[in-house]
Amino acid sequence: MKQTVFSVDETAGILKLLGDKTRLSIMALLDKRDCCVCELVELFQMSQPAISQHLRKLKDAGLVRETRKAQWIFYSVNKKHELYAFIQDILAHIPSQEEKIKELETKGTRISCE
Amino acid sequence: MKQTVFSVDETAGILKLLGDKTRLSIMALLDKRDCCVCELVELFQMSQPAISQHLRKLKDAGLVRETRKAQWIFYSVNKKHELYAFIQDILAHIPSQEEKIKELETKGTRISCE
DNA sequence: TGCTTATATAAGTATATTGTTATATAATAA
DNA sequence: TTATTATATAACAATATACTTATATAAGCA
Repeated sequence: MKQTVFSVDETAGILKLLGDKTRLSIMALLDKRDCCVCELVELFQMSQPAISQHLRKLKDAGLVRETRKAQWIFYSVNKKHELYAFIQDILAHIPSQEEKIKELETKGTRISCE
Repeated sequence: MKQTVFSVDETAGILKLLGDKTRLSIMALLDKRDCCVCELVELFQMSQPAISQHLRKLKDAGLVRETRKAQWIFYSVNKKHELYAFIQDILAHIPSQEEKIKELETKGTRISCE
């Protein structure tokens, strides 16, 4: 594992962002599979604005990117982010989001957008 | 590196604690060298209550321990903490606090407590 | 003992965070 | 075009956070 060193401020900023269980779970999930907003709304049982606002913070920090596909906007982890390897190290310590992905497979994709 | 997995809640809690630049720096410093409160007050140029309150949060989470030595209370990283290895991984990504330790050596220990 | 030093804690304040509801925007479908 | 769906954003409210100042506690010292 490469141990690149970053500033305390930058690191604290990333940790603060990931120090919210919703955002931490979203990052872990997106790291496995791109998702659209409505999938996250369904999976996390939160309101659409609440999810959008969490995504906004992650996007503002450059941790995720968005891609519109027809009426949906898909979010993905930005693997080009300077701190991507660091974030990977952190995500390696929490349960993989396989269950949530299975939930998506079972219910069908874009579950709440039909 | 062992990649033990913890709950999202527990992990998010630790990240939130470390997601403050003062606490993150304190942890990095204590990881190298035990310090008393007045040393931290001097090094971080913050008020004594502000430092004490940060230490309280770290202590409540079990991340640090305190030991009284005469009139001073020394704080140290709790190496027995369940998430100690995880915290080490995080601290490995920020600059070591060698400079601050040098500052202590230069000025003498317990610099503001004389 | 009374004074000083080191630290903790309580109370108050300003700001940040995270949700809510209401509304705006953009794409698709009828 | 109008209606519907997916998403973003604005405005607001409740709560949390991180300081401040004032005070309490505990140890050492004269």
